[in-house]
Amino acid sequence: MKNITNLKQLSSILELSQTTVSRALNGFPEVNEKTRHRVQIAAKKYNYLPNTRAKRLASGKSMTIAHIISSSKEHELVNPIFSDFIAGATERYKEGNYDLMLTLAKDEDEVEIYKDLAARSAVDGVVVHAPKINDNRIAMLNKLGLPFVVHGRSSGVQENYNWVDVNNENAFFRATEFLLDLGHNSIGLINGNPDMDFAMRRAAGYSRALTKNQLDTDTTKIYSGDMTEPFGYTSTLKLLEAKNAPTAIISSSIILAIGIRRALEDKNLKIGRDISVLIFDDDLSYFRDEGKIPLFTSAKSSVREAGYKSANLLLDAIDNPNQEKQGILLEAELTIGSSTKRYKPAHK
Amino acid sequence: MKNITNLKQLSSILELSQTTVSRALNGFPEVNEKTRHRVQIAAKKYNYLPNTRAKRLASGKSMTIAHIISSSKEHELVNPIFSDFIAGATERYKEGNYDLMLTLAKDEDEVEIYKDLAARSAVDGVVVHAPKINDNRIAMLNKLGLPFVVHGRSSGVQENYNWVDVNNENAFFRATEFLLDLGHNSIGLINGNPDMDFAMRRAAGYSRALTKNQLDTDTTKIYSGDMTEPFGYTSTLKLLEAKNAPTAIISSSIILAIGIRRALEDKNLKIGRDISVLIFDDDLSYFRDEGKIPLFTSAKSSVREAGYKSANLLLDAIDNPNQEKQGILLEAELTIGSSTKRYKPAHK
DNA sequence: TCCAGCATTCAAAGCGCTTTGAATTATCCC
DNA sequence: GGGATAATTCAAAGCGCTTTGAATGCTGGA
Repeated sequence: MKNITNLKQLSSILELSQTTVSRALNGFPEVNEKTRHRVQIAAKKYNYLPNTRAKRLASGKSMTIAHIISSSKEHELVNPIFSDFIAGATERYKEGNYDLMLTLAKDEDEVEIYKDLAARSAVDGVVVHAPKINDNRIAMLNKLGLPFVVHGRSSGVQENYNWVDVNNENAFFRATEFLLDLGHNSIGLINGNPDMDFAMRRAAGYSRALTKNQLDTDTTKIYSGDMTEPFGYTSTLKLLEAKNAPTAIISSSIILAIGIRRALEDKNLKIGRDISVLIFDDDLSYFRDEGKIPLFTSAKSSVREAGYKSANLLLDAIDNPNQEKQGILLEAELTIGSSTKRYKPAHK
Repeated sequence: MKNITNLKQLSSILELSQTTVSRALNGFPEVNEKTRHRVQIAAKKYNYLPNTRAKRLASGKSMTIAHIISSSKEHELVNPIFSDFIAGATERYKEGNYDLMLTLAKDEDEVEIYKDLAARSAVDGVVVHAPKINDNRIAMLNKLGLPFVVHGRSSGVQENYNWVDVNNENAFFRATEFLLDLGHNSIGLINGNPDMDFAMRRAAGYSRALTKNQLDTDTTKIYSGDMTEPFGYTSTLKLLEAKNAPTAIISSSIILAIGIRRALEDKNLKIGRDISVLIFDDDLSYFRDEGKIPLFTSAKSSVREAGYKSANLLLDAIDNPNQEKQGILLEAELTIGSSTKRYKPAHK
């Protein structure tokens, strides 16, 4: 049985016009059900699927969403968070028959890439990852008229845009309060780069909790940088070596926390017993802890869910260009693990 | 200045035929250099780029490579290794103006997806990830006539195919010998799933080294499974709790090693001092250790380089369909860190 | 039996590019 | 100066689909 690779052949075998066959396959109502059935059978039999390229040209839609991941030039990182987000988004794309195009770029090339995608009309929309404070990509995309959704938000940007974000401020506020309630009043924070919007919000939540409890924010207890294992390690060492070392540390990512653990081990300190550690856990599959009592106390939020919802919002926006922009705010949940304990002053 | 969005407009402004403008832009030699220059200036001025969809239909090429990542249904993992590979491949795709399409699938759907891609002629080639022993995807792709390259190899498959792999057998042979030379003669192995080709080769290299040194392979010292942190943790605990516990452990991934570290910490053992650990480090950017003396002794190989070379091989194969299939074998290098030490028998 | 009116089907145009084959212009050499 | 050849440019076809606007077939009521 030879496969059939185009409409023309298929319709000639069926002795129908291309119009009818096309409509039968695409579910148009004006096709006789008997005919439609016959067409479907034949399509399956000859393994026919409409040519993607032709379909996209004829329909004027690319049926493709671009994800541009950029890494600043100094440290060309590929963020592992991204994997889970993509998994969620892909789920939604499948439902709508969209393809996902992935582009890695240097930070400074990103705007060029958007222009390029728009000019050559290569995709129907894009997902903006890792927004900074005052992120200029948003205005740029609005100007280009390319539909987009931001995973996160960008403080300072006045434009309207679609976004899906976790309530970082609140999550860190609650996390900090939780530690304060346990009696810790010297709490370190190891955070993402300060120009990242999420990091700013997290720091704000942390400060708000301190302020509410009549404590000053001590900037020597805050480290901000790339969320790598080594950064977690060195930051923790510095925190511990300072006079008035913190009795608890909040970490912006589980990867940082792995570095924290290594540093504590070096200092012969035990997580939980000697020092409390609370992490913002992006729920990375590879590190997910299946045990009954989770290792880490954490503020959890599913990056995967964020991925699905972002994709959903974007496809909606593409279908309804005049629809108002909207934002979706997800709350994180605080899960108590064994890495946080009530503070017991060392009895000297 | 309004942008121009198609050839027709551009050529009418230039008072040239579409043919000439198209050829000027695509570097055909039969265009007068003066004309070409004029065209290029105008294209830039009006911000014209040829419509991707039209170009792909007319040229009969999709200019897209698909990467299908599948996760078995029990544990829907998104392998972080993948990120680095993609970064390398993307570099090559950019050079050739290819786009990268990413698809996540359940294991059992993967073959369907290939058929679909081929039938609708959606991509020019695919990259096969994580090959198993006797992987049926290879025969399937050959039958479909869809160009592909395998990242890894598949033992047992008779067909010819393009592949890029690390010499896993040799890397683990050398790693094991290295530990044996240090006096360790009870060595644990925490490996990937046994149906994965790379895991099989690694185990083979490990066994070969033992055999060469007149040691039997003790299967109770080998753990195979998903390379997650928790798996590294639980496997290590089991290794340590067995009678005749190993004095050294080889880990198939740095993620497993993080779990190993946690387990050792639980048992109050110190890496290097009490037990040696050697890892196969896929050089994940996020965990890269920048210190002078690397934390871990490791067999390193750049996944990123493998990505670039795979892409290169695939694009070559697409351009030259009749070219013979080839394999590229990369060697890993053994880097000595502080996690391995000479074995000192406990002096009881 | 006839025709309005709905249900089906169809031929042809169009999406925006590349490419074929022909036409036009420029150049060269005797 | 003129025909041959090389250098440029062009009109039109084609990629494989969707969609428009027209045509045909079928139904039932008068």
